[in-house]
Amino acid sequence: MAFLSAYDPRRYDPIAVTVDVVALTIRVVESVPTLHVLLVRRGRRPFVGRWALPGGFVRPEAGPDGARRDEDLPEAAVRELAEETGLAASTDRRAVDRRLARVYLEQLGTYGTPGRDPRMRVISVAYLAFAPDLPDPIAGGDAETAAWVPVAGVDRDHMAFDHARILDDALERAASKLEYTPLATAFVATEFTITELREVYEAVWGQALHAPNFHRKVLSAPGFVEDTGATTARGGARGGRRARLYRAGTARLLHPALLRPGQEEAR
Amino acid sequence: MAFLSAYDPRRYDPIAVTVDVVALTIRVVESVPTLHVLLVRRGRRPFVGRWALPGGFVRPEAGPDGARRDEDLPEAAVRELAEETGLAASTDRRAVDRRLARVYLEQLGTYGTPGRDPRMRVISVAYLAFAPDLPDPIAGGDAETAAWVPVAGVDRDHMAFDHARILDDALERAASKLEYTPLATAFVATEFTITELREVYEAVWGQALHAPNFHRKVLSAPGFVEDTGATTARGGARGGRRARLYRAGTARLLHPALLRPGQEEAR
DNA sequence: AGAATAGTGTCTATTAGACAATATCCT
DNA sequence: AGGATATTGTCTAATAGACACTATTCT
Repeated sequence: MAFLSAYDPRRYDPIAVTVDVVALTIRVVESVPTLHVLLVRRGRRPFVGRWALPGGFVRPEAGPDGARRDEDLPEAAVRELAEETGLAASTDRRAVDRRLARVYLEQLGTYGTPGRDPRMRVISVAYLAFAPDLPDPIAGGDAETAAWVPVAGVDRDHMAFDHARILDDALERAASKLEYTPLATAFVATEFTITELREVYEAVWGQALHAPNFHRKVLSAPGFVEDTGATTARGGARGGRRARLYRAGTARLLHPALLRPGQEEAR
Repeated sequence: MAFLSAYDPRRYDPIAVTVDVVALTIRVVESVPTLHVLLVRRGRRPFVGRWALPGGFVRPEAGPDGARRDEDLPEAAVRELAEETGLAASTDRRAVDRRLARVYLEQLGTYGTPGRDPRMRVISVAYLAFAPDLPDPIAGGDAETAAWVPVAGVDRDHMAFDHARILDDALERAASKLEYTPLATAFVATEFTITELREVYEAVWGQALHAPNFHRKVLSAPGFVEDTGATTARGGARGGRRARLYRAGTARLLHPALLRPGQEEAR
């Protein structure tokens, strides 16, 4: 940090720091499990009426003792997610924590190209979140609407700021994460079937997978899933065997990995 | 960005934004190719005398017309690298570009935990750089020293700020990048031998590799390397065949990947 | 019964890793 | 000549992908 002392940011126009969240979940649409992203429709300028990622400024906060207590970045991301989903009133920390406890959060990247916000210099730290099926969001107090939107139906050409690019980066990261980590389990309930897990992969990768081979690969990766001993209460609605129930294992990485098919000729 | 309009950062203490760079290169120490990182010894408080990553504030800059012209983040990273390495005077853009043209740069992550800088709230965007053998750095104008330091010899317990953690994250990212991308070529000259490439892998992964199999794997990954048709002028100093020379191919990803050995029992 | 879903067997092509052997080039 | 380095051959185990088949449960 060569100039940490020589440079005083207070003498310049400040750089604003925001946190944006790409929250992904799987919802069933017409019997098809489909990848959705949480978006808000902006109620203010700029980009009024456009879809945007939920997010907002990182700000100093007053702690219980009234002293300044800055937010950590992941903390700010969870707060934005909680506020926009309406999962809890922002004052009710306990409820927020309970409902969002199972949400997986990781940093995606930071976007700071000058001009990405027409008003001022803004640096956005983007986070990627994987969530099990959450309720429909309740519109925040800022007169926007919020909704889970199927990613295939997102009109990227009309998104606010550079959020279309952030979304694309997030989708690629998510697809890649499923290859090397057991994070697909973050999209399903605590107990799940191998078929449900496969539907997560199919929704995120956007392609059908060979069910028998998928089954075997999941079971052969140590620590991916643990057998609960139980099965589903019923078979499929139109018949079919009951499925065994699993819970997430303890592995952080998959060995061997579950690679996307048809990635041969990578440019 | 829910509160983009409701919140005016000018009313609060500003958040400072810095860029830090983890620049890695391979240098031969006692005949052993060894991974080095560029570090600066701090000449100012806080952390006087401690090793730190090169970096500095992202700042508004006056363009040729005198108007404000903000730096993009990667641009700031290259500037810091150029200033600290003494590869070019900071004002001479052309010279910077020429010497650093072959440096690969990617964003590593953003570190913003409150308290990581004792003076004020600082958000640091860290970049990872892979460089071919660069000259010894020339101490910057800020009375620090700068040097390429073997990563194995870095005293992590006495680094400034949270730079030890950033360095660890960078090393893990670098090791992982070599598995899935052809970026090892960023560490060597434009023409190189398979052995030199293997030495990059061995230095970054910290373990010896099986030379014959490595050779075949590199050649079997489409687009990793291109044969130049030429060979080295001489064999090894103590005898040995001349090696064929290759240049970097056009692939962005390696298929199949070159995986680190002995990663089986990942926690 | 018949359809639907879950799960297992098996075969082939590809890849990973080990070891052996060959090809060149230095002193 | 003899050691050193680069490159190719060959064999075995593991993995990926395809297809066939069995097991179970629904209407």
